[in-house]
Amino acid sequence: MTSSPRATQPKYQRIAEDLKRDIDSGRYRPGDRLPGENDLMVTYGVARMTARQALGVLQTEGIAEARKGVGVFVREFRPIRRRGIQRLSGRNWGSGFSVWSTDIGPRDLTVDQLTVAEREVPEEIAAVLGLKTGESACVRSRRFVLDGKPVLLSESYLPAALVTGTRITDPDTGPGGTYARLAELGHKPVHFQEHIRSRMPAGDEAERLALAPGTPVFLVHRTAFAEDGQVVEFNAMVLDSSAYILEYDFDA
Amino acid sequence: MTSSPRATQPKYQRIAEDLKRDIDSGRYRPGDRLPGENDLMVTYGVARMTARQALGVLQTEGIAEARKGVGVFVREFRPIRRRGIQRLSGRNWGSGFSVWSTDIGPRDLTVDQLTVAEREVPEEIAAVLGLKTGESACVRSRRFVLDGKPVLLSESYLPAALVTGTRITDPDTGPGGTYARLAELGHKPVHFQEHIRSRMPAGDEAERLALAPGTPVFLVHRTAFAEDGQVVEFNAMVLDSSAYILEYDFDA
DNA sequence: GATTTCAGCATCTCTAGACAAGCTGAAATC
DNA sequence: GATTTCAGCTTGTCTAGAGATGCTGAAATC
Repeated sequence: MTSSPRATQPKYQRIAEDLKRDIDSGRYRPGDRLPGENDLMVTYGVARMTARQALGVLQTEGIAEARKGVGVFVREFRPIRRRGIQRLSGRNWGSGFSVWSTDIGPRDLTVDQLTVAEREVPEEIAAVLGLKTGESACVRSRRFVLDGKPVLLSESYLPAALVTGTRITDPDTGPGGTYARLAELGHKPVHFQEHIRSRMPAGDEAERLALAPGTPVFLVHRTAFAEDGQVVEFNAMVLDSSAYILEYDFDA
Repeated sequence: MTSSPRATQPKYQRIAEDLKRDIDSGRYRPGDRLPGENDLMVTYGVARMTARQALGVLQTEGIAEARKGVGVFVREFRPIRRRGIQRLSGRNWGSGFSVWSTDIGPRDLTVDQLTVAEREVPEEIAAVLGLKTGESACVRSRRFVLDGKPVLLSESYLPAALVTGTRITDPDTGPGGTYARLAELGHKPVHFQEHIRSRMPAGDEAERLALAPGTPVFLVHRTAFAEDGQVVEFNAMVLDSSAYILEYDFDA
């Protein structure tokens, strides 16, 4: 009873992997025709539906495309395959997430609230928030853990005047998350966001993400404005590049 | 022989649409259990594989998720369904694209080079590019057309000193596009990018995108830096919100 | 009461067929 | 030579089964 990783791998999966390997290796190049259903039936000795299922995997992942009556072809411009997240949909920052990837199916994302405190913030961040000297902001630090691996550290700054007495910084903010809470208070934020390719700086954050300093990461700086132009949040994030989050939605 | 839009719609598609409608209408809410294979077999009088195929559609689109041995459930946090592009992969900006969406399969994206000229640019853009007064930039205007509908206008500014005598601004820039050409010249750009939700301003651009002024659009401002900090490109884009491009890859 | 066992139900994989529908290129026709 | 027809290929849809595998909760056991 060895716990071999693929004790009984489904046939269709093995066939799909063979095809993918042949594509990666250059045996089949973009535009080339792949073995069709009939070919796979003969080569692997499987039924039509099993061969179809294998080819379906490649189509779902955007690697191949079938032309009815003609054959199955390697896509000319196919997505760069990532080990990371393909799609993340969360209207509910703070109370749990679900992550989905074409490559490997659903995944678990949890959010740990590390700290939350009200304090004076560095000058440059105060400037972004439009705070005068002496005014303080609510700083919330959170860590996002994907399938057991920490992938994102987030530090969120909200003007204290905006959040005192509200539940905005509760660990579980409820449906809609921070932005929904802000909306309840009359602020419907629009955000500006910068994605910056960088390398992991040494220090605390590297440890909490379990990343060696120098590892490629993304820095994401998000500034959220209310309709009247007031800055209601500044958020600095460090994100493991290999788990780059491609889509997030803050809309309610 | 009426050309009814769904003369003979496949059964699995009809079932999938029924389920989606019931989810949209709130009959099944996030976390709820959907009718399983056996239920659909009875309700619709179809074979197991057909029922599976219907449920597979919802899973591929990230709307539902199956738990083996338990059932099929509406995902707690499911992607906001868009009419537009789910994924765009192009390592080949300028020489043709192919676009793929989970919702509706492959789509055609073409890129028209509208104009390209060397000229002095507005002061604020010259500032971004680090140009002194009198220096000029190469301005390339392109339009991206998705399935016949214009969805994106792009205006790209490159320091003239960088591009004169190169093929960077050829309509067909070849494999890898602009960024690959820049890399050949010793610049490996890193880009900052802002996504700004806005509304279509009146004028030329509204016409070329065939969008009524006031329509929700995204403004994307991208600034590309070489490793030495030099700005090698500034790109201003106006993007039809309904065709929001979620992923683009400039990496080689 | 706490633990273990297990029947029942669900999805997952797979088979061996069948017919429909779209495409291609060669043969037949004009 | 130009056009049309059509056989033969392809993928698309669908059936009616089967066993494997994973989960759950209730019953049996400790």
